[in-house]
Amino acid sequence: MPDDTPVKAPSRIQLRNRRRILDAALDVFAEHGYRGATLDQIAEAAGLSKPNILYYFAGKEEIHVTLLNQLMETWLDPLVEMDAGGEPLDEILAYVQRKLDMARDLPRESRLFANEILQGAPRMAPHLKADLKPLFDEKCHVIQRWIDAGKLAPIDPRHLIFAIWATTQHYADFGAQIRVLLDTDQPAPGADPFLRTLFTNLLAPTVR
Amino acid sequence: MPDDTPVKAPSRIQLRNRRRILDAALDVFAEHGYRGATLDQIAEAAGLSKPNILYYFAGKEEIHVTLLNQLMETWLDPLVEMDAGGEPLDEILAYVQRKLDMARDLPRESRLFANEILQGAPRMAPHLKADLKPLFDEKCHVIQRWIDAGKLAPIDPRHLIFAIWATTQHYADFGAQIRVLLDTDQPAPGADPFLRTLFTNLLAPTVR
DNA sequence: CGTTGGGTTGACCAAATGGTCAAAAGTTTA
DNA sequence: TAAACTTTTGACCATTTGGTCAACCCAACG
Repeated sequence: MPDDTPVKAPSRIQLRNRRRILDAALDVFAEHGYRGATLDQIAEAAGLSKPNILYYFAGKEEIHVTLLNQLMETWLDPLVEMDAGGEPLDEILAYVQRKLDMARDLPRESRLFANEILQGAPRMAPHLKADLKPLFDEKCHVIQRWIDAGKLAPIDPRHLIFAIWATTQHYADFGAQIRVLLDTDQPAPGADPFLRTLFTNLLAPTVR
Repeated sequence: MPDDTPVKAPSRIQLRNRRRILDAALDVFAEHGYRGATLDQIAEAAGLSKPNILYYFAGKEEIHVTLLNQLMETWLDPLVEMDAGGEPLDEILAYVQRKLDMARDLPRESRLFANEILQGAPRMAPHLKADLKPLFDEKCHVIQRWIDAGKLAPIDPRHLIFAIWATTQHYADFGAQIRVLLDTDQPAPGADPFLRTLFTNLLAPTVR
C-alpha cells in the first residue's frame, strides 16, 4: 500500500510564516512554560493574528510538540559527535565545550527543554526513551571502555554525563539567578576555563 | 508610633488549614509552575473548597509568595553553615553533601525554586538581591581566602558555587530525565561518591 | 439556650483563553 | 482577466479560572 498522497511542497509564505510562528513560540514557551504561554502572546510575537496561527498549526499543543521535536535533534548532536576513536580526555572536554556553547547560543532551547523536564516530561518522555536513552547507554559504554583501558580515571560514566549536562545548562536555565549574583549582563565570563579544569581534574588518570 | 494592632494568635484550625494549603500548593506549583497551577487543583489536593482557601490566603499569588519566602530560609541554610574557620576541603564537601541531601529530601522545593528562576525570577529577584547575593559574595570571599592561603587549588569561587548548585539540584529538577535514563525509581544511586570525587579532585591543592 | 464569631460553601461573575467559521483579501494559473 | 486556489481575519463560542458574596454551619460562652 504505497503512500501516494501528493504532498505539496510548502509555498514560500508557508515556510516563512511557519518559521515565524515557531520562533515566536520558542520565545514564549521558553519564558513562560507550556501552560503559561498563550496563543495571543505567540500571535503577537509572530506578528500574525491568532486565527492565522491556527491556520498553520492545529493548535497550541502541536506548536509545542513541533518545537520539542526540532529541539531533540539539535540537543543530541553534541553527544552524537563524541567519537569513540578519539583521544578520551579531549573528546570529553570538547563535548563539554560544545554543550557550553549551546547553552550560550541557544538559551531559549535550553529553557524550553528544562521546562519540559521539570514538569515531568509529559510530552517528551517517549522521545527520551526512544532517542536519548540508547545514545546515553552507548556513550556510557564508550566512556567505560576508555576507563577500562586506563585512559580515564575510574568514575561512573552516567554521573559524569549528568554533571556535564547540569553544569553547562545551568548557565542558560538559571541565567536569571546568575545575572543577579554576577552583576553583569555578559553571559557568565570564565565558565569555560572553570569547567575545563573541573572535568580535567576529575578524569585525568594521573597518579596523585 | 507603636504597633498596637492586637494580632490574634492563629487558632489551631488556622494553623492546620494553612499548613495543609501550603503543602498542597507546594505539590501543585512544583509540578506545574505558577501559571500551570490552578486554585481548584490546590483546593482538591488540600481537601478544602476553593472559597475556603481564599478565606486563608488573599489569592493565588499570596500562596505562591508565602511558599517562596518560606523556601528562601531553608534554601540558604546549607550555605550559611559553611564555616570560614573549618577545614576548607571538608567544609566544601560537607556543603555539597547537604545540598545533595536537600535535593533528595525536598525535591518539591527544589523544583519550585527552579521553576521560579527559569521564568526569570519574577517574584523572587528582590529576595535574591537582598538575601542570596550578600551571602554569595561573603562565601566567595571565604573561599578566596582559603585559596590564597594555599588550602585549595586556585579556581573561581563563583563558578565553584554554581557547579555545586547545578550538579546537586540537577538530581531533583531533572529527575524525570534521570529516571528514564537510569531505569530505576531509586533517586540516583551513586551520586554522592561521584560528586565527592568531582569536587575533591578539583580542589585538593596536591601537586600533580 | 440563644447569641456571637470564626469557619465553610454553593452559586455566581468577569476576564482570559483555546479554538471555530464564514467571508474577505490576495495570489496563482489557465 | 476570470476562475481557482491559498491566506487572512473579525466576530463569535465554550470552557477554564481567579475571585466574590451572602448565607449557612457550628462550637464556645454568657
